[in-house]
Amino acid sequence: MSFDKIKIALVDDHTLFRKGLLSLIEVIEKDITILFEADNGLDMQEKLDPQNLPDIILMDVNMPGMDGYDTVKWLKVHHPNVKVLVVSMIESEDGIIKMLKLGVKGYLSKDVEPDELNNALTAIINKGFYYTDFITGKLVHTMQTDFEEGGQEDIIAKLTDKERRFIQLACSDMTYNDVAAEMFLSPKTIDGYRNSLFEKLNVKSRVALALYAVKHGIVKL
Amino acid sequence: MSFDKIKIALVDDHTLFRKGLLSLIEVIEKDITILFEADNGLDMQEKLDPQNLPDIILMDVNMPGMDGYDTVKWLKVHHPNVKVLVVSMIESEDGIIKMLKLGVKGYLSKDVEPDELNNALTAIINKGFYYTDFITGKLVHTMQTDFEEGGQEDIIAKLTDKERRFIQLACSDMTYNDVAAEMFLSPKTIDGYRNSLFEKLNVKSRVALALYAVKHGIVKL
DNA sequence: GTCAAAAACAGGTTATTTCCTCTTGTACAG
DNA sequence: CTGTACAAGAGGAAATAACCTGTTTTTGAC
Repeated sequence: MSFDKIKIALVDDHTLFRKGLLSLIEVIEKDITILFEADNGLDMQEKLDPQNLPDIILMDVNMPGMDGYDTVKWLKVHHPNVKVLVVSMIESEDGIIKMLKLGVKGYLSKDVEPDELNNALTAIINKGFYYTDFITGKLVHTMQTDFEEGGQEDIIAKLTDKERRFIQLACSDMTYNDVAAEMFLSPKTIDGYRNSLFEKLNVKSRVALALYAVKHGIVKL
Repeated sequence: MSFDKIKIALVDDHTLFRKGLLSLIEVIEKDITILFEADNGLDMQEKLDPQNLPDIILMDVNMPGMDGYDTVKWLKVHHPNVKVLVVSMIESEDGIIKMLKLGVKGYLSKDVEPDELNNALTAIINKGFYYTDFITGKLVHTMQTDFEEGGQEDIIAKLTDKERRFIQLACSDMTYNDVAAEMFLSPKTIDGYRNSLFEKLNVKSRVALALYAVKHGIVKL
């Protein structure tokens, strides 16, 4: 398995980042070959040689043309043995879970230390995967909310009427001050609602809250 | 028609606002009777006397329990001759259109002058409806985007790849600075993208943009 | 009644968003 | 070669959103 050099490909639209990664990899590991680089999923498809497939593909999530999700899906169908290590700046719960469900072998933030990249590559070759504590935490959290408590639906069912109302109003052009007035509550209380809902629903912004609400049918479009 | 007094009911969860409206109506028009007030749609259902239905119901949109949309739907089924005049602080395109499609006879903002309320009531009794230029504008705009140009789908089809990408990224926890970095553009350019998209898609906030994007399939949940 | 938990709310700080007006560069029709 | 048009970007201001740490009030269990 470690007889030949590890064959790697990079798929990321950030040329600078890609080049940087490239030089990093060349420095930290002698027995790695970079097969090719690609701007996005489509570009990757063209450059992928079925006779000489990479062992690991380092892949971004957000890319123009064909993004990481679709690219991984395509790979699962056409080249299921190619392992994917995601390197992304997206760290939203849903985004990570989505990728993990698609079977990626690791998930790194773009700001990790080079050493961690090295560890990740080594681990994936040796163990087949590399999940940081951070990722494991996300996984555990998802498992808990999915099964232990009966899933997201249950969290939603546990929301109070006022929380539900707050979410409805937050999914509009209203400011939180407007929402507070509409609900006869102090803006500071609304502040509390937002913070506790952000935590409960595991989102980090009003936008994410709104999308979550739509996704789970709390608000109808 | 103007033989009897005009019978009116108020449905709004804001007691203060309701009472204020009440006194306004009593002052401005002598031949109006207030049949009842209600906190929300459910409350209204209880207080509605089929033997003595109101001619016009002044209704809020956002209410706990049963909101304006559902209440109007219920009225259309059970008492189709009762006219609804919406008095709301919501002024989003979609919200207004939704109500108009349900057949409400007028749509007033909560901050209009008492005179306009008077005009609206008079118009609804005499002409059957009262649509301000603002509302008419919204209607025209919807008609245009729905039919003249082949609907919203067309506006969406006209979006550039970059605009589409921007929307994708905006539907996340990223800040606009992050988005700018991800797209290799100046934050100020992102500023421009946002502003032009807000206008094109007729939304007024990032939240609304995100919901619009989901609704029209620009981003998948 | 009392204690603990949850809800409502204050004050203050920083980051982000949104809006305006005004350049610059580039492409493209005339 | 010019004018028009549009994308990219600058500068600044004001409104909102987000976060953190406490205090008071309500509520419900014991």
